[in-house]
Amino acid sequence: MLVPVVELQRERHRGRGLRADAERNRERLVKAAQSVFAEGGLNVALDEVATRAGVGIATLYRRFPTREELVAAAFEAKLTDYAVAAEEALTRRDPWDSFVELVERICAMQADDRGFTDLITMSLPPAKHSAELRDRGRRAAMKVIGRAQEAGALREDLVLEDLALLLMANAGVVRATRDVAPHAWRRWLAFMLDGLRVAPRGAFRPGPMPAPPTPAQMARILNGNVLTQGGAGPVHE
Amino acid sequence: MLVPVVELQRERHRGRGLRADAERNRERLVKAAQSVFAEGGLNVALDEVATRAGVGIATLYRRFPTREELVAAAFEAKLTDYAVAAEEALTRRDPWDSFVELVERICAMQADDRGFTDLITMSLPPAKHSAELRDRGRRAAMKVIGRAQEAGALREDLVLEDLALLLMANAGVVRATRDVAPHAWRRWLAFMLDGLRVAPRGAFRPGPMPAPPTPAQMARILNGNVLTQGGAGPVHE
DNA sequence: GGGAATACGGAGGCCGTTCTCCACTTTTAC
DNA sequence: GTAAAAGTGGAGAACGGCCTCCGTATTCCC
Repeated sequence: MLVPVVELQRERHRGRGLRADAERNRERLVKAAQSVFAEGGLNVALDEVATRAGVGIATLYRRFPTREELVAAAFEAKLTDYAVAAEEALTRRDPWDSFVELVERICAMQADDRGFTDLITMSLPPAKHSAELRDRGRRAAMKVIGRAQEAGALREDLVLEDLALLLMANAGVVRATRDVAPHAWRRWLAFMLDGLRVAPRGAFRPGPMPAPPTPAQMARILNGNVLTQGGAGPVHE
Repeated sequence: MLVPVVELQRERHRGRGLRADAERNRERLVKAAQSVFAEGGLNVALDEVATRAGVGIATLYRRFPTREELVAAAFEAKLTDYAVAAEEALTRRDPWDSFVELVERICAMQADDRGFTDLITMSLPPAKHSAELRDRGRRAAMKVIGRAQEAGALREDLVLEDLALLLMANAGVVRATRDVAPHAWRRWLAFMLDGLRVAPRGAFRPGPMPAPPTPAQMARILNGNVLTQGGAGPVHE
């Protein structure tokens, strides 16, 4: 039985089965996308990405049929950084400092990457590594939170979803202030962290503490904020 | 000397010099814009506004040559609400409650009006009333802050610009969560307020307190975030 | 080197939005 | 009632971004 050439050519380069020139172009596209998204957010015209990569627009679409796939590829590296940041934070001695470092590093990542800022409120198509990376980051973040709470430094009622809320808030600050006052978010975050630190307070606030979104709600939030005009947007539909 | 008819017709209705039908259409447009912006944010297609007002698109452009002018007209009422909210907050007995009420009311306004959420990070063309209204709100808000600080309830280092930062943060939370968890912002705000309340803290935070944006910076921030894609856009740049 | 498979790029169609032009209608003042 | 002024709406031009088609070029394997 005749084996088609296509079979023989499988798994050629990097296990992706791409021709050498195709693989080269793919890498260029990802690099271009990283810088373009960082500068202009997730809703930039894809033309720009192709141009900066030095390839035709068709090549971009051939390799990444949807914007989501390109975004996913472009941010795989950042996603790793995220997981690493969470794990590194864990190595700090002081549990509260550990928490602060985690939060500050992610916020800083938002501050110098418009695309990453946008990404915070969106979910990506489940790529091979990305789900695993997210989980790594999630697990480490939960450990950081738990440790800070056990040490009596972080308020007991804080849950992982609150971290997402915090990042959405930071996204709002960063989006508005980045160009003019690129460190404004640090001040805001300082206030915020003071609110998360344990201390004799809370008795002062009237009314009961509102509940955090459930994990299911969070999932729907993320899925609902799909890539469009941005939304930002002010990403809007 | 012949006096042109146009002279005689000046100051006809409401001091705007519009023909009766034109004035009627103007009002319809403003009403339509209010609801359309509230539902879809500041970047909706203007077609939709004209359609909902029951007028042609040309009429919209004739009356409001730029999107900004329409936005300004549509939000004059909300701007009043804002000033009133600040003044009403002042009537509370407890200075801290007064501050909390102010902040919560503005955040709530953001939460149920996408357009208002977008507006927070933008400046409007200086319309007749709006500058005056903004000032009214500003003055009242400063009084609320000052009173709460004198009472020893609000942290001394908080300035008016921090309130803007807070609203930008809330915009971020609200934009992401509105559809799915419309009260998530309240939880976030509770944390935030705990950070603004005076208590034995701050000593715990490493490093100096970052400075707030200067008023001049704030002005540039607002002017820089012009109406575009969003803004969304996630509206951007 | 040669043929098959794979990849390339840009021209061009599509679509939604912005904004203008102009022939027609309504209002106004007298 | 009438003429001038003011206002109207919708067709369509212009624009920008999205995405595909297809003739040409490159790579791969033998």
